[in-house]
Amino acid sequence: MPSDDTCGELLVRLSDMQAVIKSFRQDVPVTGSRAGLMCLVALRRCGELRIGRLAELLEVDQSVASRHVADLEVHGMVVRIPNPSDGRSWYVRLTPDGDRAAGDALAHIRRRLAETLGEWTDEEITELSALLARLRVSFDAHRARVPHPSRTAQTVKGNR
Amino acid sequence: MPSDDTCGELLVRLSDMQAVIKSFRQDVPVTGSRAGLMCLVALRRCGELRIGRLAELLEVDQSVASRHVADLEVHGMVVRIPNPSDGRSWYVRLTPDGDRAAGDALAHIRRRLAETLGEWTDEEITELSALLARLRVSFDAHRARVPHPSRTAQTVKGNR
DNA sequence: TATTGTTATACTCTATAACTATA
DNA sequence: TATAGTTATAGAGTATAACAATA
Repeated sequence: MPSDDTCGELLVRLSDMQAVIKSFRQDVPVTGSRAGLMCLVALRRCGELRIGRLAELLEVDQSVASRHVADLEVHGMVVRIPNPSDGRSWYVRLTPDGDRAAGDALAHIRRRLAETLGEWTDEEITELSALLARLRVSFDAHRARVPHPSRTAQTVKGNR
Repeated sequence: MPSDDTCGELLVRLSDMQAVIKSFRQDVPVTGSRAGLMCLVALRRCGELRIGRLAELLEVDQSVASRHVADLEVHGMVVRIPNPSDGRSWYVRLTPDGDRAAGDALAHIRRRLAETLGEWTDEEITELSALLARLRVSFDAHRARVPHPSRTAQTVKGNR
């Protein structure tokens, strides 16, 4: 297990990233809602997704994802495809309009990121990406072992 | 300037971090408001701060920071110290209670982070921290050159 | 009974704009 | 005139709980 000091230092850096990411997000010109745009970006990255899975990826409640998807559907950004093997669930898929909106937003951030990283080499950026990817893997693995309280409230019912 | 592909990959990883950080944040047990706690954490890290500087660090509007500080003051977590060299501004400082609340929250996240990073060496974590610190520096430097639109609307007045 | 998704409601966080007071 | 901060208001985003439909 790594030392407290080492983890404390990373914690400081992650809290910095919170502000950095927030700034990048708010820099994106948006037509609909920002939260909806985040859904589109997730769909572009992962392909068609169920509502529940989309909510997991975005770390929001299912009801929130449901609302955003409903809104995006009204605006022609996504379509719902019935799941042939489970009548309760749907697959959400980008329309060409939705794909374009997500692509534009990503291109915009990527451009600003490239400007920000003007002094970096590709190798350095790739190394940072690799470490962040590994952090994500460790995070998922740890949560699979010790699930987040808010997500397990239902499962714990059997305890009484 | 780094390549589009390299930056695109980092963008994906940063969007993952958004979810990871959100999960860590929401895992913290909170007595007051979460946003208030973020103010306390910033104050613990930076020492006493003016409202405006606090707002910058948190990437929120000054009015937002003002509200949170007012709330924290009511709950005895911070005190305002008049700025002897400028009657318009105040310094915000943690009380012992506020310091304890911030310390507890940080310790809680640090503990979970240490669990998450159980397989990492201290060297690997330190390397990630260093790259993130450098990203933060590049971000600040770039913004100093090309300020964020929402923060410059006032300054641009002279253009007409 | 458990799970997937929806809806209604209320709460948190936020930005905007108008304001006060100091510089 | 410009800046630091406050307040009122409205909007975005969210979780919670109750619900319907399917497994």
